[in-house]
Amino acid sequence: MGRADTVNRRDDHSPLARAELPANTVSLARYLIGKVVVRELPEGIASGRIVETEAYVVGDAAGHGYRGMTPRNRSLFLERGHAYVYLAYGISTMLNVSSEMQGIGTGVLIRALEPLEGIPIMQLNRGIERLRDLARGPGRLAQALRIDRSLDGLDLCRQGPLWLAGDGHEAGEIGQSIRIGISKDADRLLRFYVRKSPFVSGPGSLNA
DNA sequence: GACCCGATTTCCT
DNA sequence: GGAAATCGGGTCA
Repeated sequence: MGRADTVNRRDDHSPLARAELPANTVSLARYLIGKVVVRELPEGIASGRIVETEAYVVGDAAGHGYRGMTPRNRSLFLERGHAYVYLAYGISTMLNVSSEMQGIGTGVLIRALEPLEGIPIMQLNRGIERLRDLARGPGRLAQALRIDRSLDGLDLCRQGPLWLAGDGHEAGEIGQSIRIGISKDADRLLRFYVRKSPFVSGPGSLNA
């Protein structure tokens, strides 16, 4: 297989149109697999293909929007396609995409990326070289793309500091499993991942 | 205003 | 494989 540090020749960074995003959280989590997260930094563009997501749905006790809107989670209640960024464990920043319609506190957690462009930038941000570890895991992903709370609430369907794009690349076979690291509503199969991808965090064959 | 705990990562045994 | 690190938001007094 080819080295993954080859330059991505596609330069189409057109944002996904909001109208093409499924208006349903689980469908959106599935839909985002294979799409591209694009980050614009002073040093240039850094991007990666989404290989793992988790859905946090309506009535989901594990979801941050479960108990209603608060100052922290208000972005989850935006119309689908907006960023919800928060800090977990005081250490790890998480990137989510709001789903459903305005007023519904649901979203999709982006858990892992396959690095595409700006790999040297990501290596510097992470302080490591190894490609596979650059964005394997939600906290690592955010660190690699230098995502912080200042991006909370951003419209990801518009070009800016951070947005979602598609390059027409087909995602590989998609697996489904329970979500990682949660205790409430833990039995639901709301995690999606590319089966053969080495860039997926956690068990890549944890299906049911 | 104190206390609890989490959608994780990293290092140590 | 296991536990510590770390901090802001939510809950309750």
